[in-house]
Amino acid sequence: MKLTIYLADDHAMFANALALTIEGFKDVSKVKTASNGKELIDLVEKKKPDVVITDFEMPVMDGMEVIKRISKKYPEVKIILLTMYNNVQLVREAMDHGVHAFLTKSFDPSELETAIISVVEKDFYHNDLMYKALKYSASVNIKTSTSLTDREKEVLHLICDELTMKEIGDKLFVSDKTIQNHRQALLRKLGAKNTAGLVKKAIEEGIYKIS
Amino acid sequence: MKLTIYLADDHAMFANALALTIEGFKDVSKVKTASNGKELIDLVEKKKPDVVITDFEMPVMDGMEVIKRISKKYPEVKIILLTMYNNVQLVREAMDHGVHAFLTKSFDPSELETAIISVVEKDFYHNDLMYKALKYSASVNIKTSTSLTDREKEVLHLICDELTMKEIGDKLFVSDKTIQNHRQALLRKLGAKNTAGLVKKAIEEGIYKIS
DNA sequence: CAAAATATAGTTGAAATCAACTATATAAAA
DNA sequence: TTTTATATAGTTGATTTCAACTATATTTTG
Repeated sequence: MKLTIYLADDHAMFANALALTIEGFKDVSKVKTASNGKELIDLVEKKKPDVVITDFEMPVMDGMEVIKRISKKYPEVKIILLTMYNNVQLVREAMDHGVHAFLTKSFDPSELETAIISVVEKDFYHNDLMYKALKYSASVNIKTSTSLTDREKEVLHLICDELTMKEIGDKLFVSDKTIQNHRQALLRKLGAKNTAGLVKKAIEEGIYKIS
Repeated sequence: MKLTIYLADDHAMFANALALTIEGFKDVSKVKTASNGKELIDLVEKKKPDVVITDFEMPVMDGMEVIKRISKKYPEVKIILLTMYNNVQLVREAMDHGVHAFLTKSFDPSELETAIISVVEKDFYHNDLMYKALKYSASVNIKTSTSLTDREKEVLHLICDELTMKEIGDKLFVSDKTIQNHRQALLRKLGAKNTAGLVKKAIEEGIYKIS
């Protein structure tokens, strides 16, 4: 059983290097790379692969959107999500949308091979992170997970850009009181204590990118 | 002329994948990998390579420290620094400490090959980023670049952990007024406007790591 | 349609940050 | 040994954030 695998990562070097690693796995026959979610979807539309491996933090279309679309349209295609950070809420949301495996970028190559074989044979690959996410879902209300509105994301972005509530209000042509409310909602939804927490979450969730 | 190359990156997958890519370059004969700066130094102590490629953000010993030590003890070894973010100040500091090339992780494989050949043949590889850093150095006082004290880094870390000045003071057994002063110094030295700016810079400079 | 979610705007008061200073003891560097 | 850098502590006042509310128009969803 030789597998076809497509992968997406905006860091060309990483995508390319990862492809080389995967090509070395004995059960793999073909690997194609894309630099964002949109390109990956385009590849899948042309010809279905056995497995797709996608980064979470990407421009144009992020990993979560990729999971949603592929699991809906091509439920037989296995999906492995890669991220920089091991964010439990994110894992939980990805699982709800049908991801088959979840790895942080600090994993080693053998774990990736194990994960690929596991998702193909058993339909899933459970590591510590996914186990934590399952436990988490039992204790915390799922509704509190990251479901920021477009406006909230916009405000969060401007907070990360070091603007004050007043400045953001001026920029968006609304009262600073309104922005205060959005900020409160962000603190609550993201489980942050202050601006430091908001910035960290924004980066973790891929809403804000540094430099 | 066949080259020996050592590389260091704390993400096992990336290090491994990068090694595979470099092994494919025609002028390269040998590649060894390390998972942090300390391991890389150990490798170099045993046998000098032609080129070392090191990530900036690493535990145990970061890229800047690697550059300082290698360029001092083994000036004939060429050094290529990789980072996630294109921070001009950082490039400038790395150049002052003797780095030969500087690439962000969004580069493509062919640029890496070009950079390797260039540092070996011409002792340097100049891309847009290094050019910007040179221009930057002409306009801005070098002294204002990142030279945080240990105490300031400690405070910055705790700010990123969402603690208030009062809480940090209690933790470090000093007055919150003292922490206020450290914070002011941080804002000034890092060119940040507020907490959001401090957190971003802390992540960029590798002082703070998310999750 | 009725209910829920979203975006808007406000009040009030406490807590925290921002900015610009002075000042002192100690440690490190010239 | 001066000088400089660092860590410490303080004052003062303005600005901003934090937290918990009420309220309302609009949009989305069941």
